[in-house]
Amino acid sequence: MQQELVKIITQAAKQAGFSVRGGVNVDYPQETYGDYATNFALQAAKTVKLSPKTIANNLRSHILNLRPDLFDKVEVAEPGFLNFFIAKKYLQDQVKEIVKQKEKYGEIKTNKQKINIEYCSANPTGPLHLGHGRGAFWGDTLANVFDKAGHKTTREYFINDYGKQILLFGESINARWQELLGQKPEIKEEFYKGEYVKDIARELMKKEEHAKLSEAERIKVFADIGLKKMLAETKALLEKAGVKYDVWFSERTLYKKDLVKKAIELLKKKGFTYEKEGALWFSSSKLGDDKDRVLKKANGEETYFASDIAYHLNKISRKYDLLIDGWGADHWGYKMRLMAAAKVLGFEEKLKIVVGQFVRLVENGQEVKMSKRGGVFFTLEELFNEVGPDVARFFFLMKSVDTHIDFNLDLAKEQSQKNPVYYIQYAHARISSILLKAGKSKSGARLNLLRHPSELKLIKELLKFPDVIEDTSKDYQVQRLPQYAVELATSFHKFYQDCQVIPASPAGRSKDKNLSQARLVLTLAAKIVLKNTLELMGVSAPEKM
RNA sequence: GCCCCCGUGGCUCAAUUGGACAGAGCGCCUGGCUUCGAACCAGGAGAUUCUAGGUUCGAGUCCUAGCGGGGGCACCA
Repeated sequence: MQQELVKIITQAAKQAGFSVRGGVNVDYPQETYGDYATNFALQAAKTVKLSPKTIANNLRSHILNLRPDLFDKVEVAEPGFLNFFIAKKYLQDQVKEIVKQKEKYGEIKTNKQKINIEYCSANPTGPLHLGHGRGAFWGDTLANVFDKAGHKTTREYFINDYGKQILLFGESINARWQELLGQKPEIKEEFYKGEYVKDIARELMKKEEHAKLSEAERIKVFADIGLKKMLAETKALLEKAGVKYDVWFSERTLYKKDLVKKAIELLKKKGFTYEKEGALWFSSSKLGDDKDRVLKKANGEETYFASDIAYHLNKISRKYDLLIDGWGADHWGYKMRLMAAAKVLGFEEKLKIVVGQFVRLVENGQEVKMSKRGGVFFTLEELFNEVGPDVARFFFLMKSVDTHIDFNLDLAKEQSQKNPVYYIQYAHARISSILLKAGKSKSGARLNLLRHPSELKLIKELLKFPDVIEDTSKDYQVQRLPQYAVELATSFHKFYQDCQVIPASPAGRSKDKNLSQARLVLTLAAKIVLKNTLELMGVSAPEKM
């Protein structure tokens, strides 16, 4: 609806001779002002030498000329807003349209893009924690929105299965394994120390052949086994939470195909590298980064940064129009250097990096430091065990990735029963129950009987859904979805309270029957949109609860 | 020290990207089931949007300075 209004206003502005710079803005004002509003006249007044009200009045007559059918009225308000009241007839007709489109409702016509979105991508050396959950839910939901917006989306997970930390992981397991054999190995400061490391070691005790290997070989074998196990657990957990992936991309393949070397060569050719103290450096400071970065260490190994450049070049070679990276808070400082590389290699415009903020775990008013190596942390799996995936997903999705979250576990447990997700699911279950009771509805309902304020409010809410998709696919602010879901549920609950859907007495008059039929169609439309919204968020839509 | 992010009722978060009276949930107070699901609805109390300046028709949002919290400043990933 917003988009349609934008088009109409744009056209009217052209007819009236106003230039449309920076686009037309349509928003939802307070109810008393109207259903939609535009500040176009206020904006235009900056360049045109006319008062905002004059512009608004002029625009208004052109709009009414273009679409007399669409509005009950269009008002000019101080200091120059233009407020739109949508015609009842139009609203009533839209209900039929929603029911017709069913699960396809909300799909919008956009310039179809091929999008790659990478999210979560936790190191495979430990279990997922809350921050990973936040990233995973955000990415998965955003990918759902992209699909709905008509884009071709690839969901990707980058597996850091190469480099020093893998060996460190193997050493950590090996040390625990030796402990179990009664030896007293050195537990180094930098080792991974969580219980899960001991669990892996314990499992390895079952096979005796490991004792025959040399220590170096054993560490490699253990690292591989540990890695596979952690990865399998990660996959299982994400699947349980409904987080989907199309591609699991292994860092090792970049080395196998020599892509890291090639990436470095490319940077050399562009003239943005130099050698210093035996290492190869990238002049990222010339491109906005704080300092230059090492691509190849003095010992001949490539850095993670180098392989990450190779990874992004690989994505570009797969012909995406847009690459989105969803990163954890600890990657803030890393953003500039990758953008610097993107500038040199010509994909700056295509790369969007979104860095989420920290999730702090708070217990008894004290922060609990989460660290894989320290071994103290609360895992995503534990959260699922406490509150279930639906509540967990909703809880994180509600919040903008820009805000720090103080996660209080006791409060989360206590409040999970009061979580707004149940409010929405309850609306869906209520609807399901009504539709079940009403039985099969007949076609040809007289939707022009829908006139009650609560009915019209509900319809208007339903019409916002495509706007939610449109906006979110552009600005990635997924918290809009849970917010919308709550508003929609509220509108339905209110409608339910005010408007009896199924007549109280079975022998009602035909007038009541017609109204009931119309309300049933509206109820069905509400169910469709509510379910659509829940599906985008990856939250279940129960028929009963 | 330098760079980045955040600061909104008691608590957890929104605010359509510069719009109209700052909105929800939780908690607190009051009312509503002999009719379709009360996990609901209606009403109430509770805000100097960290502080001080500035920009303009208009600021929670932009600029400057300060205060508070977090993160980053590796030849780790």
